[in-house]
Amino acid sequence: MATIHDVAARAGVSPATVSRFLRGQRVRSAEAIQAAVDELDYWPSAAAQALKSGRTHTIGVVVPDITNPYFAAVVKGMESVTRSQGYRILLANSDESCEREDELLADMVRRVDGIVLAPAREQDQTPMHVRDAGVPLVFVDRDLADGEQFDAVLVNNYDGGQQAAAHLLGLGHTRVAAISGRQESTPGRQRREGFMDTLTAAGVEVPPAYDLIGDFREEGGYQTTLSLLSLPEPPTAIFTANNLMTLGALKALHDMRVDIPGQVSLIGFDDLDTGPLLRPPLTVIDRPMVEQGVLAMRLLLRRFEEPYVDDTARRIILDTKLIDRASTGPPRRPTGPATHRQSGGTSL
Amino acid sequence: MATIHDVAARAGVSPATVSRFLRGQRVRSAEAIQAAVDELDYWPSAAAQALKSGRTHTIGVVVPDITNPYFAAVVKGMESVTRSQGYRILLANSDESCEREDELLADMVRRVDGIVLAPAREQDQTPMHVRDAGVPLVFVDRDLADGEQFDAVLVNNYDGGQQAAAHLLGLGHTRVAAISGRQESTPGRQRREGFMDTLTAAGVEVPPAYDLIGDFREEGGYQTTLSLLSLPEPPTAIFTANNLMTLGALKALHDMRVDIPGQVSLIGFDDLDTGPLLRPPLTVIDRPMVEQGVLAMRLLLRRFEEPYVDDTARRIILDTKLIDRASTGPPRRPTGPATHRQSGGTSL
DNA sequence: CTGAAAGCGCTTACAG
DNA sequence: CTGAAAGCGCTTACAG
Repeated sequence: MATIHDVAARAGVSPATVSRFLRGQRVRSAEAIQAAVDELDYWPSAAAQALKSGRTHTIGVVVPDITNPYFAAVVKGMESVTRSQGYRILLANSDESCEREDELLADMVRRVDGIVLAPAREQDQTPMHVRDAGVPLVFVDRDLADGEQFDAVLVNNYDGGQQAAAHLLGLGHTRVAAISGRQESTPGRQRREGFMDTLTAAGVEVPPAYDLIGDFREEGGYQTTLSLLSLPEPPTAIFTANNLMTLGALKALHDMRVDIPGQVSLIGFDDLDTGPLLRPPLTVIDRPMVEQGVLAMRLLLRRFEEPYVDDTARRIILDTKLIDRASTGPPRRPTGPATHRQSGGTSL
Repeated sequence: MATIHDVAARAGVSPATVSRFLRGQRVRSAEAIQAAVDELDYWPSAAAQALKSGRTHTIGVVVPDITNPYFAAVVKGMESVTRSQGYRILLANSDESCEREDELLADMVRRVDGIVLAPAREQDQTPMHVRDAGVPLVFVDRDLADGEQFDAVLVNNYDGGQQAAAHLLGLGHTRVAAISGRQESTPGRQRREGFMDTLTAAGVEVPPAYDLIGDFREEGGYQTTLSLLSLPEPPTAIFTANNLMTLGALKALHDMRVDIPGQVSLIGFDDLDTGPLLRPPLTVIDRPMVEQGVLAMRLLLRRFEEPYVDDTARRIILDTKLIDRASTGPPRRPTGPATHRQSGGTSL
C-alpha cells in the first residue's frame, strides 16, 4: 500500500507538504499531489495518524443490547451526528453485564477519543477510571449513583412511572402489578419507584407477588407474566418497564388466551414501531429515542472542540409522554376505591 | 498515560521484555512487570500496535440500516464471534446509498482488518478496489453481479419469492401484487423474480400497476400499499419483499380499514419479533438471521488464521421457510382460474 | 510556502 | 531469556 513518502516522491515534494495538502492547507503543488494521490490510490494510515496526533476520530458506544429497538434508534441518532463531524462509531453490547462492560471500556480506552455509555449498573466504578484516563464519557439512558459530574442525556423515568400508575388508577384498577428492570440500573429503579409511589399515595397496596423484577429482556417479561397469571388472584393490570418485557408479557397473555384489556390491562414503557399494529394496540409511556442519541453525541463531540473551555457537566433530562391506545381499560369489576370516570365493563 | 517504557523502567527490564510478557511469552520478571502494569494502570496503545503490526483486530461492518431488526440480529451474530476472537466491530449504515457506502469503505480500508458488507447495489465496483487493497471482504444478505470471487452468506431469495407466490396461488388468489425492493439490489431483484416467475408459470398475469418497487423502508411499503388500494380493482393479495415494507403495508391497510385477510391477504419476507402478536399474525417467508451474521464473521476471520492457505471463495446459501400465520387466506370471490383446495370464503 | 528531523508507542528480527 | 536498535507511517514545531 502506498505511503505518504510514495506520494511525495511522485509529486516531487516532501512528505510534510503532502501532509499539509491533505489537511487542507494551501500548497503550491496541489495539482501534482492530488494527481499522485489518485494514481497511487493513496489513503492515509489511520494508525499512524492516531499515533502521531493522539486522536482516533472514533467514538466508542456501549449499550446493553443493540437489538433492542430503543437502542437501535439511539445509535442511529448518534451516527447521524458522528457522520457529519467526521467521526466513526465503535459499537459494542454489554449484554446488561457489568463485567462485560468493564472489559469493553478497558479495551476502548486506548482506541477511541470518547465514549457514550448506558451503564449496566448505577454502582459502576469503571467509568470514573476511564474519565481519569482522559477519555470523555457521556451517559445515555442510564446514570451512575454519583454521576452528576458526567454529561448525560436521560429521561424522567420517575415521572414516566407515575404517569403509568396514574393512568391505571384513573381506570379504576386496584390490583396492579409491575414488572420492573433490575433495580441496580437507573431505569429499573426509577420507573418502579415512580409507579409504586403513586399507587401508595393513592392508597393502593401492591403485594410482593405483584412487584416483580425482570431483566429488560423479552423472556423475563414472558416468565414473570406467566407467574402473575398463575396467582390465585391475578392482577387486573400490568406495567412493564421496557419495550422487550412488554412484548414478552403480551406473548404470555396471548398464549394464556387472556383478553386484553378485558381481563388484564397492559401498559408498557417505551413505544414500539409496531405499537399501533399489535393485538391490541399498545398503551405505552413514550420518550424521544433518536433525539437522545443526537443530544448525547453532541454533548460528547463538544468536548473535542478547540479551544474547549466550559468544563461543567451538562445533564439533559427529557420528558416522557403517555400514548393511550387500546391495551388498557377499566377492570371488569372494580375491587377497590374505584374512580368513576369510565362507563364500566359489562361482562361477568 | 503510561507507556511501555514507563512499565519497563519500573519493572527494571527493557521495553522488549515487557512487550513479550504482554503477548504471553515466558519471561523471567513476570511478577515485576505485572506489578508495574497494575500500578501504572498501563494499557497498550492500539494505534502503536496497529502501526507496527499492521493488524487492527477491528472488523468493519456496513449494513443499509441497523434499525432494521433483521440487520440488528445479523450484527448481533457477528458480534458474538468477534467477541470470542478478540476482535471488535466498527459499524456503519450505508442508508441504502451507494455513494455513502463508497465513502464508508474508503474510510475503513486503512482502519480495519476486514469488512462484512451488505452491498447496496449489485453493480458496486468499490468492493473490488477494497479487496485489491488487501482488505478481505465478505458479503452478507446481498451479493454483487460478479461476486463469485467473494466469500458470502446469502439466502435463496428466489426460492423465497416462489414460496410466497405458491402460497397465494394455493389460496386461490389471481389478483396478486408485489412490493419489491430496489431491483439493483440482490434481495430486491431475486425475490421479485421468484415471485413473478411462479405467477407467470401458473398463468397468472401481473399488471404493471400491481408490480411496484419500494425502497425496503416502512414509508415505501406504506405509500405503495395506498396506491394499490386506490386502484379501481385492487389486488386481493400483496407480497412485501422485506420486514419494514410489510409493516408499512400493514399500517396502510389498517389506516384504510381494510380487513386482513378478508379483503386483502398480506405475506411478507422476513419475520418480525412481533410477527405473532400483530393484527393479524403475519404470514411470512422466514430465514436465519443471527446465524447469517455468525457464518459471515467466521468466514472473514478464517482469512486471518496463520498459516492461511485455502484461498477459494466460500459461498453459503441458506434456505427460506414459510411461516403460515393469519394474514393470508382465500380471496373473497375467486376471479381467475382458482384452485379449489380451500373451503372458500363465505362473504359477499 | 517548504523541507529536514524528531518522535508518537509499539514490535521484532538480530545478537548475545 | 534478554536488550539495543530499527522502523511502522504519519504530523508538527523549527528554520529558512
